[in-house]
Amino acid sequence: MALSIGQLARRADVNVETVRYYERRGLLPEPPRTAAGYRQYDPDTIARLHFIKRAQDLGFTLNEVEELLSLRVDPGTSCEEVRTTASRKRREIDRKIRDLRRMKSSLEDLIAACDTRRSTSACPILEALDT
Amino acid sequence: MALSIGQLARRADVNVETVRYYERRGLLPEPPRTAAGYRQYDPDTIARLHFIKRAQDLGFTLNEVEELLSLRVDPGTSCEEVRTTASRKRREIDRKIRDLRRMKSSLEDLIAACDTRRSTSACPILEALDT
DNA sequence: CTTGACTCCGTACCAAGGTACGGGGTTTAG
DNA sequence: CTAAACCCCGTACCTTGGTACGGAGTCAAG
Repeated sequence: MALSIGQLARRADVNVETVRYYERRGLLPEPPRTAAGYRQYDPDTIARLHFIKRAQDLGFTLNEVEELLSLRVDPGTSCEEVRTTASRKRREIDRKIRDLRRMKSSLEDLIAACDTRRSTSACPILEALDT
Repeated sequence: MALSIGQLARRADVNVETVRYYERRGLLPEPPRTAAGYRQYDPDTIARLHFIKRAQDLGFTLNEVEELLSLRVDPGTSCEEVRTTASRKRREIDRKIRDLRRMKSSLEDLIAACDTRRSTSACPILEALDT
């Protein structure tokens, strides 16, 4: 069952205008239309929108999201190209994970200090991402 | 040895105007000045700028960065308040880590598929963050 | 067969996060 | 002592990622 743009937007929790904007940006493929010109979306598009929103939350720009979404092994993209981009992104992600883990551990120290009413250094979390 | 705004900016790899902007936003404390009114920065400020840039890269807004930087156990903030904010941030970070791990694993599958010249599903990474 | 909710499209506007400009004073190397 | 390189400040401008507006067509319920 196909979705109208309004139904899609509600179910993906984004604005209708955002859907149109993503289409213009090339993040969403142009969907088929009804005779009257209304967009008809496959329900999979909900997941695509969730992915975009989540990736943004993880610090990727829309250009990067586009790059991630276009990564696949298919005729039309050289394997080398896919490998290169995917590996680069993987390293970037590794670094994000490492830094988030450090921040998390700082926050845990802070929570612990709080529980025992110990005072901590001037700005404990700052050291998390140092160097 | 104190740094001028230009030296600080160069060493933290940001624009001079960005430093002034962060000061206006309250992300950097107002530094002491020379007799002529020139800002004099403690070298620690470099780390603070690195932290800000990195946290942005991890998907935090400047408002969130400000919140993170102000987290500490000291007289002036109630322990309960610090605990609450720190815990909330920790959960948020956990979720980010989880999703990044999924994306990473998708990318690894993709790289492996590429190596063996197998074709993968239409958009393999999309499934990474699915529900 | 009309009224309200939806959709179309183009264009204008908005918020966040900077970045540039420009007229002035300062510092420092030659 | 002067030219290059900094710094001051206020204000204007820019990019990214949306959001809103508004006139026109569509569709479903009553």
